[in-house]
Amino acid sequence: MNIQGKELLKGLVDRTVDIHSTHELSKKLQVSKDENRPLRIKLGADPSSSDLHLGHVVVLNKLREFQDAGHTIVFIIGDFTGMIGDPSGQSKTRVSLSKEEVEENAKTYQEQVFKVLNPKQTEIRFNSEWCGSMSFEDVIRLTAHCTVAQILARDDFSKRYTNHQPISLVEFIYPIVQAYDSVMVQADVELGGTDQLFNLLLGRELQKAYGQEPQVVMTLPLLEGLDGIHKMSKSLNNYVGITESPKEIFGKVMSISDELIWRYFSLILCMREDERKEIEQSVVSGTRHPRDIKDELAQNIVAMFYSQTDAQHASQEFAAVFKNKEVPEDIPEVQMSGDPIGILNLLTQTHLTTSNGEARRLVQQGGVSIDEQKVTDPTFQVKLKKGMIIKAGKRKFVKILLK
RNA sequence: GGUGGGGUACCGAAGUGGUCAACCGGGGCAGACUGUAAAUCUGUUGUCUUCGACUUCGUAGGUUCGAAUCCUACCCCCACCA
Repeated sequence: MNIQGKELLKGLVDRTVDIHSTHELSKKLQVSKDENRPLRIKLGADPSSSDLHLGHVVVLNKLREFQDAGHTIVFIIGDFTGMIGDPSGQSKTRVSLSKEEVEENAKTYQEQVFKVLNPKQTEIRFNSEWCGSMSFEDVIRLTAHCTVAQILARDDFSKRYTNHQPISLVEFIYPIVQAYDSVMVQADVELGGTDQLFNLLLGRELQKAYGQEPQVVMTLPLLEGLDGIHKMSKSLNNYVGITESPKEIFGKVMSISDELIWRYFSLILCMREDERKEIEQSVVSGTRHPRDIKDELAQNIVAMFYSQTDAQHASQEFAAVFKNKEVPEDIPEVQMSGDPIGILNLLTQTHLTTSNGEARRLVQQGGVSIDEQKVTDPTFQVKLKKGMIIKAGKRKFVKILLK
């Protein structure tokens, strides 16, 4: 392999956790070059939710690198499997989605992945295309390729089994279906998070069974969410959605813990390690402030999905509201009649709180102010004025308009 | 088919006749502090017309002055052995 090829391989391998195997990847790249045929890089997505978040971006970034090297991404939307509902992920059975919901999610998915991927080098496929028409006999033949022992080899399965925890049969079959997708699209490489390792490897087995050259499997780290502990996911509500507003994205990124900053630099912004180490060093030595680094990180992330201008704007707004404690620019306006109203009812009617009980607590704890004047008496009667600004907590505001 | 375990507030988990609107942990919210919506500390976390009232502990009934706690029926979940 020439120098250029080695450089490419090195770049592609960067940030990955597992590769099966680097040797095979190198070979495939070479063949691809020799035959002038782009590799088919597969990524599967379960359309159980409609929002992609930064956790997905980690993998999308890597796919983009493959595209930049001239290869084709096969993005599989698991619309068929999504309807069944993958109950994996420990404890809870996921709710199955209706056909309409899946279609709706699938649609927004496509728009979102193209915020990172190049549409021209992307092939979008739905697995209902081949799964939907399978007969029961086909399914039985497919499952015959796998043994229970193979499936039980998966770490979380064996753990749950020995702990007498339930494992649904669907969970057994799910990876098989995913693996079958690889066969159907003749994937050369498949990417996924580290939690997907088993499923991806099963794709190799199945491809061999169907007489195909096995795909190369690459896993990428799971990005920790805003809590800094669990992987980013919508169900844990620790995610940053890529369709969220610049303000929202910026704020959420600013709330990650200091230790986590570096993971984001590396996995989301794909910053080179030496460059990152340099910044890290500047923080350790005290020449740069963690807050400013985080501001830079947040701006860069916003700019990935919006523009540089939006990013700067979000940063300024954030500083104004949280550093200088100013009122944000655009706040919700609520129409009210001019009658005097108790503070508790006012908070609830303007949806700043969901119940008077909650409003009462908020007032008693000193979290409420009207035009910068703190209100601590729950029986306080408010004479409404046009343009009055009610603040509940640190970041909930409402402007009053009179009818 | 049999045996055993279990269903409690957003989640996890105590409570086995009155002092239970229900210990505790997580999460959420707020306050203080700060460098931020980090970290830390403190408070708070069913509803309402809040020194009081009302609804809540799988569902429906019953016993009792009084039940999340006892009884009856039913529904649901799980593991194990067949």
